[in-house]
Amino acid sequence: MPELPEVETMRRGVAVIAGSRIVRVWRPRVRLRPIQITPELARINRRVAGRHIDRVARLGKRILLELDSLDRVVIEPRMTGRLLLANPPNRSHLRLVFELEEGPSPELLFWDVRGLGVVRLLAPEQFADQLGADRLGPDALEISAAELRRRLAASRRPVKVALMDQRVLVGIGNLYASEIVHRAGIHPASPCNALGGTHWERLHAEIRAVLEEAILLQGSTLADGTYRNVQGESGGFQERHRVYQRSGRPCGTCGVPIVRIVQGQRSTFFCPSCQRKRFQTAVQGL
DNA sequence: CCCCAGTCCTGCGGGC
DNA sequence: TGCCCGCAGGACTGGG
Repeated sequence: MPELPEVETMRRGVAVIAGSRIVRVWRPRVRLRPIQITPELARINRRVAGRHIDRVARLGKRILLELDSLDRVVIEPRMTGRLLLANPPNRSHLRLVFELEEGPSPELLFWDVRGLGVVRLLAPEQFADQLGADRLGPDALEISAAELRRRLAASRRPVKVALMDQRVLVGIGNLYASEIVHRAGIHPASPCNALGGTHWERLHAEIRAVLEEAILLQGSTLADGTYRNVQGESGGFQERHRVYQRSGRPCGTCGVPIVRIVQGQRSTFFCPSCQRKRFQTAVQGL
């Protein structure tokens, strides 16, 4: 489930195509339902053919191909989407091919098992409307502790749920949200407005620490194995997971079995010992 | 503002 | 061996 570390790893892997020119974009014929592409492919081709990719950027969990026309190709991997330069695991889940020239790779491939991924071509004003600062929060690696606190301090929402809200900050999903609140020693169900200054400092520090460590290890490859870097290699951060998908296994800090709960129809994993005390303190007001 | 259920989708693993 | 079911969850939508 690509979150910030996985998408950043992909971005770094495909960054070598900056400077390349797009020849055309086409969709391989597969039996599966086609992924969502807007506008329609013919229209996309009219606008991107012959354009140079100035830069490969990342916005939260999305990859941006910034074109010399100022249009942007926005690639959202969502659950199982992957970018590759060659050698997709199979053809049946190959969703989109960017044919390139003048660069090190003749192709950029979008491969996606479940097909929930989305690719959009956005003009600058569309980009501002759909993905601008009014809609999306600052990047999880760039937000300050003060800004994080300002955005959430008055909220009654559970802190783990709030961290996943891309309007608050971008890049954190279900996996890293659990890992972050565990390392911060905060119960995932703590309402944001019950957290004090030290909690926000701790949370902010762990957001950075967890995401940066995960980037260093090229993200998390889960048991389903769908996430891989551009070279097809697994990430390494799954070996550092302290709570995610570790129900019943002992907490690395205290040995108490990790518990799974459901918040916002998503699994949350936490240590009822390490994260409970803070919660009790928190709900009482500090 | 916030919450919840439902939607998209495929592969996998458990139960029988 | 096969079939059904639940689960995985990012982003979005509609209704309360």
